[in-house]
Amino acid sequence: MPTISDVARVAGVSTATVSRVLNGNTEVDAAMAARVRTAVDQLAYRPSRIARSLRTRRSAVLGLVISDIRNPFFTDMVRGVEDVAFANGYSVVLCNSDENLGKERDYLQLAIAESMAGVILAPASLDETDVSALTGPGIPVVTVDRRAPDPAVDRVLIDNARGARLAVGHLVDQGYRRIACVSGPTTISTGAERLAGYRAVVRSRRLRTGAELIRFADFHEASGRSAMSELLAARQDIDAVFVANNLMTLGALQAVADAGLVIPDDIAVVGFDDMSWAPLLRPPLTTVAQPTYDLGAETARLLLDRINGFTGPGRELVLPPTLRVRASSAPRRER
Amino acid sequence: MPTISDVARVAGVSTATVSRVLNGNTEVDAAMAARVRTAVDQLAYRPSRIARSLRTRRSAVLGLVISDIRNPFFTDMVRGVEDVAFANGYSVVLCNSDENLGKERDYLQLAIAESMAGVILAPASLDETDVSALTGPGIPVVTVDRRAPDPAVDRVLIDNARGARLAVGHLVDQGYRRIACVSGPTTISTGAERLAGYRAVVRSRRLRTGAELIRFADFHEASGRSAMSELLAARQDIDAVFVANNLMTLGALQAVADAGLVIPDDIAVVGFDDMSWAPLLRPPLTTVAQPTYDLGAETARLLLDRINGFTGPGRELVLPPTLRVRASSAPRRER
DNA sequence: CTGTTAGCGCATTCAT
DNA sequence: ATGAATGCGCTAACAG
Repeated sequence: MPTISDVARVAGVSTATVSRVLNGNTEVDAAMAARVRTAVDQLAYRPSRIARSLRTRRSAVLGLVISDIRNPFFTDMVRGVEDVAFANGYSVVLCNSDENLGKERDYLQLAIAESMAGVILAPASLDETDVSALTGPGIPVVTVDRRAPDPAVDRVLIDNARGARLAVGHLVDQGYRRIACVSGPTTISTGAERLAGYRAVVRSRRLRTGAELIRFADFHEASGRSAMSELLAARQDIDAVFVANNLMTLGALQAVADAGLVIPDDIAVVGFDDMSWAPLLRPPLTTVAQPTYDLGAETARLLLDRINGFTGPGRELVLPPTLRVRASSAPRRER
Repeated sequence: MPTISDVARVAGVSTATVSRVLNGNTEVDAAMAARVRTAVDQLAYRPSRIARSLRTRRSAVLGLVISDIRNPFFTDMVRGVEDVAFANGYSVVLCNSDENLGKERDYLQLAIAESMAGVILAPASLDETDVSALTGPGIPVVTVDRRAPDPAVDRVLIDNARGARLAVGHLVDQGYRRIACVSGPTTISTGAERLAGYRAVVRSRRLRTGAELIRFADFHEASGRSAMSELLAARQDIDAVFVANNLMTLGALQAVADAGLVIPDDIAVVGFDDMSWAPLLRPPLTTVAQPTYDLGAETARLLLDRINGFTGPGRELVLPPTLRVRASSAPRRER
């Protein structure tokens, strides 16, 4: 592994000059610069990002803390973050918090120990996530997909309440009246906002209401399945359901199948998060699609802004969801 | 950000002693060690991983180069890698090569510049991927899921030929005889091996053969769809199809739907890679399931072995796939 | 415009 | 068993 000194020796200049050529900050005589570049090529020299980081107190690494990479919602988003990050010379370290505040805290500490340039975080909790450990040492943070307590941090969100209103409003328009909801945890902002959207439509359209129409699950498949089973067992008369995320929808569909019900004749279904396979289900699934790739890409841009010195109050970028109407919410037919 | 000197001052010892306590290599007097630990807690000191890396010439970061994080096959695998890595104090930097040898090379260079402890690579090409840039500077490499040219590198693979034989043999057992194949690129070992498995069964069971029964695609959805459309257009008489990966299967199912055919009555389908939603398709999809999480976890273990000094010839770990029989390959009925 | 020099924070000799 | 001193490779003052 050649070092900057090797390059300097071969090019017949000082290490400072090599550094200047490589970083292009100050002007260097063209002939000298050419000699340096030749030496760099000849030795196949690559600057040590470690040494550079130690010196500049800032590494070209971004931390990306999400709840679980196995949730397909996050993968497009991760890809958006990565593409923008790598295009700007940054690498991305991926961390799964498993919705666990302890793990989340450990990863934020890791960001400090690694002197990461910045961190993108999908907070595990709406009010308990604490990013002060990072903002103290001056490591910029942007939250993605979910809100955190600190209004000073930039955030990129989906308009979840609107998405939920689109979904439930659509069900009403299609003739459904007894609409249940499989909600996520309200300790996570997406869970709280989607439930709020559901409730808003229930109220404004004067639908049947009541706690027995709502079940809470943890955004995973298994709990979505049992929540749906409970709904079906408790209320034979529900005619539609809004499920607040992708994995729970998977579980809910299984519960519907377990109960021997037919979609949409016995019960209509709308899920949050579109998936590539949603059109292939029988019947094809109506969903609220989120601009996941852009969500990640925009978040990375806001973070790079901060890394590059932007200061100012916390910014909030809200991206719109879209309703994708398919046959699982076909107009209600009298039975 | 406190440094090791701050800790040393507070504890009234030298920095060398602090370092020794933190790394636990040599024996330190118990009382002194206690003083150090108290100071560490008091200052909330976290060693700089950057400085440590510069000094030891080895960072606690693993590179993970795959083709695309959006392919659900990789996400479970990534999770397996991460869990093992983090449990051993390593972080994971994720890189998408997009099956592009240029990007792959860039990321391997990044591993050098970052002095990464090791790299896990799903090679973009069976014979053109070149890891010598890493093995030169002594950075261990393990390939995952796919083979690379260098027999000296450890590798963890799925028995793809066996998986394909399970799939196609099952179709034969169910009564299908004119079995087509949507194959992946044979420049990637998984593509080549799955096609070989298909051909082995075609030969041994004396099925109809011929180039018109095989179409090549690039492991993505769009090309899988057009490949399947071509097969259906060219041969009205095929009664089953084996599709060599998950995304192409998604495309193939769309093509079948486009053609107005019914599965399995008009055509039976078996795909490679099980997905959580495969049972929810109508009809549920028969697949070859791969132990993806273990694939990643085992790969990380082999890599850590190397990082911890294991030397020896290239090892090969081959994990078994499993056939998950569902209704898309129900016994053939005469028409 | 270029070279000399110092030091980022740590682990590791070499003395003691 | 402990401390003093050194240097990993690089960038940023500063001097020239």
